[in-house]
Amino acid sequence: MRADARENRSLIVAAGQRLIAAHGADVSLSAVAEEAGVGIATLYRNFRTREDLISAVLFDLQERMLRIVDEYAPLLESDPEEAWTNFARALAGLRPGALVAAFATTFVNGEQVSEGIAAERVRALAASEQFLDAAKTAGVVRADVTVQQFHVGIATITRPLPDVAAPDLTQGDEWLIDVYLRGLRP
Amino acid sequence: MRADARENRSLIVAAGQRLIAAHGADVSLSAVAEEAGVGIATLYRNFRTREDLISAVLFDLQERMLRIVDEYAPLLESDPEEAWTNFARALAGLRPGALVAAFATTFVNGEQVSEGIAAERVRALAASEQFLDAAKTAGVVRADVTVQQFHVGIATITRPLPDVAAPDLTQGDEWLIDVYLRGLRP
Amino acid sequence: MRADARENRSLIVAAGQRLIAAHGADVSLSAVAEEAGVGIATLYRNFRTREDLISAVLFDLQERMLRIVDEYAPLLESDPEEAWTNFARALAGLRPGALVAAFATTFVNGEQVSEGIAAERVRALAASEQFLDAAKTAGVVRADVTVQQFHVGIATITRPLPDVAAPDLTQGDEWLIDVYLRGLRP
Amino acid sequence: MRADARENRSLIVAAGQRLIAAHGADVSLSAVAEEAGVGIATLYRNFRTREDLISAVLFDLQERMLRIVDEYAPLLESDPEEAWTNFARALAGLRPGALVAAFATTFVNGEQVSEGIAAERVRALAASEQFLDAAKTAGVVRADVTVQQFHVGIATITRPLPDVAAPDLTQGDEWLIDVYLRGLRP
DNA sequence: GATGAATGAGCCTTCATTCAT
DNA sequence: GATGAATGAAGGCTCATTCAT
Repeated sequence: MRADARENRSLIVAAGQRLIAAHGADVSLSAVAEEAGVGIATLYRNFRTREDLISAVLFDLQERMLRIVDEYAPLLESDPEEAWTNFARALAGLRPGALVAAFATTFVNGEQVSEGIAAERVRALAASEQFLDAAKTAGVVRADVTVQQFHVGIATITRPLPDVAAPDLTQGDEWLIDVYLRGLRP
Repeated sequence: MRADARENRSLIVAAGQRLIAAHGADVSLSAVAEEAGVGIATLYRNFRTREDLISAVLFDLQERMLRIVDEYAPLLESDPEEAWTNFARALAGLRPGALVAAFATTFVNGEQVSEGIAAERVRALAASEQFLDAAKTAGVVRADVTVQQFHVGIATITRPLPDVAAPDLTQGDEWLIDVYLRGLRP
Repeated sequence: MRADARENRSLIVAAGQRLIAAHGADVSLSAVAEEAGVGIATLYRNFRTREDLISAVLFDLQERMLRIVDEYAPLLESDPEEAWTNFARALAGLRPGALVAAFATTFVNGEQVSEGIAAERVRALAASEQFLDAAKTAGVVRADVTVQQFHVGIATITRPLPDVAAPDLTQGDEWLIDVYLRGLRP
Repeated sequence: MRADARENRSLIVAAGQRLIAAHGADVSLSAVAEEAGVGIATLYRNFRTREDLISAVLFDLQERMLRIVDEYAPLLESDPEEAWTNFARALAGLRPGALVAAFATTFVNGEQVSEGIAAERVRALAASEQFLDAAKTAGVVRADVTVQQFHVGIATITRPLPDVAAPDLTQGDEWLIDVYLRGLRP
């Protein structure tokens, strides 16, 4: 039953990712459980608190960031500009905005973030830095941009507006991302 | 008594604006009433539904946008670039992000938006357009940018992260606004 | 509407008294609300926490104790033994056991008890003392019994066993009370 | 494997005894399992229902009562008063109160108690009776006291107050027991 | 047999909304 | 008109009980 439990845990994290991305940090946990296809108590067994769940989802996001890093790193040598652009777009494609906001909401009081999360965060930022540096060297990003700024910017512009009524609000975010990347140029 | 009622209505709208801007779209209405210094029933007498309140707040925001238009319009002739930049920054200074999100959240099901709101919206967009056009003519904004895109962009980058702890997330938004404006250039 | 609110508050306290006496400190608050004939939220409006309710119930109990004191005090002069016995039986008749236990359960961590409660408690104990002293003088209670001991004893022997199945457990408590009073004699 | 099972069963009963005595009738069964050092499912395998467990714990208590009877019976001839007092105090020392309350709580609806329990109960009462009779003969207990009354009294005064804070409530129960025994005298 | 995971039911608590004064 | 009280519905969380390994 170890296998089943693992499976369920993953399902819950995935469901959490989807719903948090769609509806923000204060999704009803029962909704997450239902989306995951498990009972509410199973969710609570796996994540004793709401914070635990958010952390797990964030952890997962950071791992996917690292996988993107690995995917585009080989391109850095041959075509740094292309590598940078693809990397940034892929990052934005993860739509980290909702999640980062959720995370910020949850850990309001400056409480210590779990070791694992913090370490992973450092790794993700460090890994991103090689792309940023290459982009600066290639002259497609201003020298004074920091990794933190870059990431916060990505998060900000990928934060989803909840299912919108006004149709002209739901433009593709690609437009905004490209504006953002262009704005980062020297 | 008419005067009192007017007064109360204004107080409530102002309180709503403050709280939504500060804490996001899902403020408790009792909190708004308390912030306004009136009873909850008074709030409901003035705004039968939550939607009504949000709409009123949005309407008020749009009026303030128009006032900004009026303020910087005179500069358009003499120094279009300066006019454009100041206008855009002032717009961003209204931090419309939170409110737009609240609005979007509230009118999820494609419900018809009130006539008044819609009309005001059209006026605000039209008024903005003269700045955008001037900016395009002056060569500081790409030709293919629409007013809608511009406004949605402003809203997106001024949406506040809910009560944040992580210090590196709370950088000044000015940075992002400048990146945005730069990104809009040809 | 002030009157209605008062009324409701009383109803809730009375219901709490009955249910706590019958089922112990961990009655479901919804059950109390239902017994009182009000909605659950009304209960919460009147008593923000479970502790608040328990305190109110206890406070009420102590007031009834004081009324018993007033009732039998006149007899102290003429017939101290009779006064003492009647007083003790009346006290036991309030069945304070369940409530005292509930109170103890609730304020487990040595948390400060509300001023009002504490003061009332002191008054109730002090008022009882005149009976105890008279009884000692009349030679029907041993000299070394303290008011606290006496009250804890009363509470202990009037703690109800929850609705019992075994019929021989539900003897009248009068027997036990009389044994208790006899045991207190020199 | 039979031995293991036996062992587990005993561990669970012992754990139940401890926890019920300490925290009252409504211990969580998982807590009992943990205290016993077994999985929750093992507890349920051994005791299909909560009632079964309570019954087993009660049965065990009754056996210990019988052992106390055996221990002090020899003294009955030589010194009946001493035998009675020691017996009664030892009985109280088992703190049957919590368990009896638990038992009463559990079998609320007049459900039939298991044969074994009932039979054991009869034996325990009968065995006690010789002490009671001797005490009556020796003139240290009133003639009209029944075994049932005596036992219920013991249970009542040994019922623990749930985790108490108020220091003046946690006096030694010895005081109350002595009062009780004195009250039983003619 | 033993174990830990899964589940739903139930109570706690808050909030939007309505009602009576 | 203004006010605060009343209400039910909804989500949070725990626990007894069952199930799959």
